[in-house]
Amino acid sequence: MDKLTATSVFESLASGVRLDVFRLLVKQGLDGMVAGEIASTLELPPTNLSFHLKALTQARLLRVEQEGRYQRYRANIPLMLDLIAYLTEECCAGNPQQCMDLRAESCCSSDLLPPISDNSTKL
Amino acid sequence: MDKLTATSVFESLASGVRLDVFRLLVKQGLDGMVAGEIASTLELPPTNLSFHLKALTQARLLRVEQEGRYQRYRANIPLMLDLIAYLTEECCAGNPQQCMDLRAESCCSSDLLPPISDNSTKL
DNA sequence: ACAACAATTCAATAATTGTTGTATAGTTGA
DNA sequence: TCAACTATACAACAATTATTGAATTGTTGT
Repeated sequence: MDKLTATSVFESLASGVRLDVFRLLVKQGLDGMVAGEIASTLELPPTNLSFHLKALTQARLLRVEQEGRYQRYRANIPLMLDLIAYLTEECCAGNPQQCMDLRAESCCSSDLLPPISDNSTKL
Repeated sequence: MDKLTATSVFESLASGVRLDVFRLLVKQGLDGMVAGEIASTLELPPTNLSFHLKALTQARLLRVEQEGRYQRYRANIPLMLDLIAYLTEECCAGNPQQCMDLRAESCCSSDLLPPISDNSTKL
């Protein structure tokens, strides 16, 4: 994960519309959705959705596949996982106890992140 | 985690300068850094850094504390963890096998995320 | 080939964001 | 109190981003 990739992804998610689109597609998983379904679900003008789909796709957060006259979009979940890893790299000054204390303050991450191994500097 | 909070955080991290600042402070953990240290480490004009520190602080990604004539900044790691949870909510259409397959594609997340429990819909 | 449909591109406009230098507010130590 | 220092606020300008309607490209089914 290089910096340019990371900022592109964050830029993509910095818009309420694009965040809605991405989260909707994360929920759909491998099924994905075609553009028209997304537009009607989120009640967006097709033109505007297209603008945001393009931004998300250029940032590689979405993958697109043609299906006849439809375009099916899917969330690029592995990229999202890489981004999370990039964000937490070398955290907490190499002090695992800090990581544990900080995780305890988070309202909902306890079931999402793994136990901290003693030799790890990661969250 | 509401949508406005999430987009503010992503907006904050959408700039290369702010991403550098935040990752630097994640590394420092609870120690944090004062503004001048950050500016000299990243070789930024103080004025410009101040602009970005303000944006990060308003998004609550940074906490600031006065120390005499210095301002000490620290990363708000619990907020970051909440954001990660928000992003992966209800993912993969409730199908844990999809989650596992997708995790296998990520280059570096295997040591960062927990085993998937059978009844979980989360990554 | 043709009419209907799905989606995107284009052009115009509105609104927001980033960077820099200068000026200002607050703190420290002699 | 005064000079030095830390950091931010302000103003001006450059650059980018978001939204909309109209036009365009490509696909389907008859």
